Amino acid sequence: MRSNDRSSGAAPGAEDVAEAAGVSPSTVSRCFASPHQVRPETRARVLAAAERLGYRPSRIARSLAEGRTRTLGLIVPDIANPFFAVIVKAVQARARRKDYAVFLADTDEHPDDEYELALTLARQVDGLLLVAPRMDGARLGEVVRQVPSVAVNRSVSGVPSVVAPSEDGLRQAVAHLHALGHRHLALILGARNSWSSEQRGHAVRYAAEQLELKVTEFGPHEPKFHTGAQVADLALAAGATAIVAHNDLMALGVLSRLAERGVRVPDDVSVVGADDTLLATTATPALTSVRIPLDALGERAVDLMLRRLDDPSRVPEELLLDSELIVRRSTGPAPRKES
Amino acid sequence: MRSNDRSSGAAPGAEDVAEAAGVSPSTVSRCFASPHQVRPETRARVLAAAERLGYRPSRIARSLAEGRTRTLGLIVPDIANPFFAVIVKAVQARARRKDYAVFLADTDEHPDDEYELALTLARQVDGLLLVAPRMDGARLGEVVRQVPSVAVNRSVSGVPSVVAPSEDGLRQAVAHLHALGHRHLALILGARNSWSSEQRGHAVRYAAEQLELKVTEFGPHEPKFHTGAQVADLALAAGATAIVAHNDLMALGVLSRLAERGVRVPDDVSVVGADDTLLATTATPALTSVRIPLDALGERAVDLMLRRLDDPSRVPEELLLDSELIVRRSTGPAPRKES
DNA sequence: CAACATCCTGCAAGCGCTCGCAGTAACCGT
DNA sequence: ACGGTTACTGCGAGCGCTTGCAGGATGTTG
Repeated sequence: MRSNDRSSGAAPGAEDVAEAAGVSPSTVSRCFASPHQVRPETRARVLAAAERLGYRPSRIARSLAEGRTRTLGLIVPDIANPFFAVIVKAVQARARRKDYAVFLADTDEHPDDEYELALTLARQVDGLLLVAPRMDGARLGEVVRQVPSVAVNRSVSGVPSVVAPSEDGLRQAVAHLHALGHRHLALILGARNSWSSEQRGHAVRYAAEQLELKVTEFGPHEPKFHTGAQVADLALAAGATAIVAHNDLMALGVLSRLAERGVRVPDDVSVVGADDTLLATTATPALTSVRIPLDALGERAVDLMLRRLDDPSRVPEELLLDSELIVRRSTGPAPRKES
Repeated sequence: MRSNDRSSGAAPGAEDVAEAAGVSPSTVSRCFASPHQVRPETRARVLAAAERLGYRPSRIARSLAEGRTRTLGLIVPDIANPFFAVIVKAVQARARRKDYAVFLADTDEHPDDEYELALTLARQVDGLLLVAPRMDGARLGEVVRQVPSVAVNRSVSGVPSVVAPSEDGLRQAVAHLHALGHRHLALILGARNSWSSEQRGHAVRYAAEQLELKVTEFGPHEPKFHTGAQVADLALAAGATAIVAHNDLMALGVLSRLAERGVRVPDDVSVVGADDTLLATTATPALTSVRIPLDALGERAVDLMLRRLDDPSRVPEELLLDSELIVRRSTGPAPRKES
């Protein structure tokens, strides 16, 4: 059955190439693994044969033998969320460039699945990229102990991570609104246990305090479109002239509700989003938003991981990326006092 | 160095479990692979030991031995595109439920990378899911010959595929506009070589013809936000009262430009998108759009693949999913003739 | 109670590649 | 011309699991 029947449909093995090139399988292997160890002419012969047969070394077998998979695991709460999608894309691109494949796992925001997936993937990848992990510290610790990991957008002591604190951007946003004459802003918080929501809340509160701006808080809320819409009315009732949302999606909810009520943006109310996703740029009016360097987040995470892999002794570092405010059409001068 | 030092950090192997449970490695293996072949009490003992040691079988080794990887390759043009993101999510979820992992590859819309990636992945997955493949027929054929494949959203003869022709939905859209009194609509086409763009063009043209609607076409265009915006002016100038865009993103571009010019939607002009992505639901005004069952696309693709895998003799089938119009706020009665 | 079917379990041979070790040939210096 | 290098290449032992085959223990039947 199986053997050197070249013509068959079965994928050729190193052995077939070896035979075709008149060398041993080891040499074929070396031609791919460490080309410099093989005499140029031999190598040429082997490569030619490989090419002719359409040979591609089996990564599976190689992984088993080498003890490393050249694969990264990527665990994400929700790929359909543009925020994460961009990170995934960046990770994927970077990894590929470094000749790493990526296993993608979407947890659908379930911390349990997250944990389970992490453990499952642990054995079959060289490293795990945990994007905005929801699982608790204990479990996270356990995962980290089993497999080299890098956390993205969540800072955990002892775990290398790359984080964009969006603090700068939010400060800029508050300053921007202040400069436009706004004196009372509404802040819409994100999910209850979200690390980033807390960070953002702090940042806005602090910045507002510095400028003696009044801020009314709403939430925590699931960061959904409809919750944004819902809060819009409350914010208006509270008398805020500017609304800063936890993320773009919520900001769009606000925009939508305001339009429905005939409230003009930015004439009557200004709205600021966060993350600067596709949603922000395609909104009407285009959304002023705090840009997080999402692609950089992904890339740096991969880099960090790779560096870590070939020098495990390296101390866990935490990379901070900074954010910036992107001003678009949804923010403008505060309306004149009516009274 | 390496051996049965249980306490060490190294992941435990089947051998360790075997020893702990007082059986042979084969038995341990069987406990996971074919549980019924092992006496219940023995199995319990083994599973307990495995649990205690935190043993997880190595998928790599298993793959090598079994000759199958329990992994699906998923090749996508652009994960950051919400359209594809949803498909990816569905595929991922479905695959996981069936105990398959998924390798994700983003080609960034490059047909060459697509081909290369497909060939590379071919060796390390059981099957390949090609989402909206851009590569030409010849190469596609070659890929298909090397590895079981399923095409998503592109119909290719001889290749099993699952496609949502969006024909129904577009017909509904045209009928909807017609019923609202529109008699002249603008059609914005997608990318030049896009299979789906052609399909959609045909569908709209045909439906319009049936209803004796005048249609002015624009494009083909890269399906981007700004091209949508650009075309908005042209469509207006042409006298269309309704605009059907190739996808939601372009429709949003239209919306944006119209708002900028003070043209009211839907009072002055109606706009219809396609794909019914997140963008459509979060737009202001919410976008009437043709819904494609994206998640079903992904799920069915996986199902098709798996069925194919355990019965390779099965003839390539093409699954057609149907689409429907989702009416939202961006479409309304045609404005009265001004003349 | 012998003869045989039935269940479990262990043995050992791979799966396709990597890599340490050893053998061979070509090359150098003196 | 000979010992010592150096540069390649082949050998063979795994990597951790699966699985056909065979042996031992039990159970069944006449």
